[in-house]
Amino acid sequence: MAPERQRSGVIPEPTVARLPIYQRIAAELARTGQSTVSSEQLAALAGVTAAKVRKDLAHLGQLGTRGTGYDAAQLVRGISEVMGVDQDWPVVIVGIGNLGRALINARGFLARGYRLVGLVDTDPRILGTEISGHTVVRFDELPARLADKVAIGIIATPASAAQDAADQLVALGAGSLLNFAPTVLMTPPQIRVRYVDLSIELQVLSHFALTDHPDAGAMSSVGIQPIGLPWTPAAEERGARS
Amino acid sequence: MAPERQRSGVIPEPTVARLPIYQRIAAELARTGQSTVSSEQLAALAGVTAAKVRKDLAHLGQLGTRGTGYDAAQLVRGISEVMGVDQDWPVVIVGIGNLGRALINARGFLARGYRLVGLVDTDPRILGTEISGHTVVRFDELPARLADKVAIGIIATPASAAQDAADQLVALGAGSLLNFAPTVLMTPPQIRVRYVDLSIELQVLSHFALTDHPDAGAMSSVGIQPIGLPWTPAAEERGARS
DNA sequence: CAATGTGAACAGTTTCACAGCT
DNA sequence: AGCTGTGAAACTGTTCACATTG
Repeated sequence: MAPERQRSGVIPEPTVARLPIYQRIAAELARTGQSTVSSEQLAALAGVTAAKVRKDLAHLGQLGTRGTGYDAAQLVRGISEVMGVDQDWPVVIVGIGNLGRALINARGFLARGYRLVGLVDTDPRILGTEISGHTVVRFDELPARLADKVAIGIIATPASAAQDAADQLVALGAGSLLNFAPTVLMTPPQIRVRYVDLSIELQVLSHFALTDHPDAGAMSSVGIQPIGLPWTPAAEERGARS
Repeated sequence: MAPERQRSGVIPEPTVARLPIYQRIAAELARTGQSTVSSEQLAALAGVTAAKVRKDLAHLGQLGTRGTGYDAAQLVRGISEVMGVDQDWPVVIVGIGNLGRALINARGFLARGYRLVGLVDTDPRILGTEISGHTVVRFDELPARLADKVAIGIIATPASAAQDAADQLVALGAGSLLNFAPTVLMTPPQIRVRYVDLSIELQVLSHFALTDHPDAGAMSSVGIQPIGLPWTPAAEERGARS
């Protein structure tokens, strides 16, 4: 029945978070002319173990060839497919401060399937401003400008405005929220919420620095943990690029 | 011997990532005059289960009182202590684009123990600019301006510059790195690296939206998962604050 | 014979249920 | 009676080792 791909059961969250990393690496290798990758090489470049790479990729179906490795281009396609990057995801960003702008401008963030359809703020100084082809409006002006339902809402407001933003986004049909504000959101259970709390990241780092915890080099969301990798002992020439 | 606190073994990473959330809630409750909190209430506000709250807090030692709950103020102090927020953590930010500025300005990010000591970039247009009391300089000018070793380096550069930034930060003594660039860093094994990859967050959301995965409402780094909480069915009055 | 795919052992977290204080 | 602290059970994810395949 099914065309082939997508093995069967659900893919564990840590695996889902690692797949985009493998994809990025595979894409880069393909770009530089390497057509096949081994789990070993992928592991070294992603900072994980080879066994983990194989278990992770096995969730995509029989993607590799024994004795040879994985086809880089096919890997990229396969991962795009399970991540849903091929679909169309209308995105609204609420809160056009520095963080909101960073998200709008970051290369690779609003790429491929993630289509910006609205920018919301309340600061009179930036209302009406045009950014990246979109005019910043208040929430009540947004519906008139939207052709489709919102799929993903990004909350880049101060904590005090986050819950309201979430309510409005849900009302606009957003089924998924990405919240950068340091607050826990109250949402109906069917809404997927993902939190990125920058101050927590710092605190986790300082905690592990304090306790000198050996496995502290863990990933935030991605679950990666670059273990003692080939490290060039501090580049010779010191011309800081930023 | 030991004054009391800090039970014994290491605190599991998921717990460490949740502690700041409990702290925020406890601080807010204390501020509004509530002196004690139950694990139940904390759980409801943090979007986790009460059992998890108790297990988590048990790592801080005997902090609660049976039959009563936890003392809010004491909770705040206890968590500050294990997170290392009381210590002094000199921070350098590399990459003063929108993201870097967002981090500099975000309330609650560079608070308490996290002390900004340097801003690095290479763009001639912003070199020499004064932001938040710090002049943006190139890496080679930084050592002359630093009184202390760097503890935490924040990488907010494009991916192409991230590895170089990491090398330089390590050379300046940074033992912990927070990397926002979409790259895996090669660092000596004793360096703690934490990754926040914004594009991965979006992809994880779309994947779970696609597969309609029931427990998709997971936290990025924090491991929180707000489960069907008391949800006010979309605020009545629609005045979007951003 | 190199490298994947995977069952089985292992490790780490969460949940449960209740003993133990206050 | 109420609520914490915690062993034990359940669950989830990782590592290991190797059978399997091209």
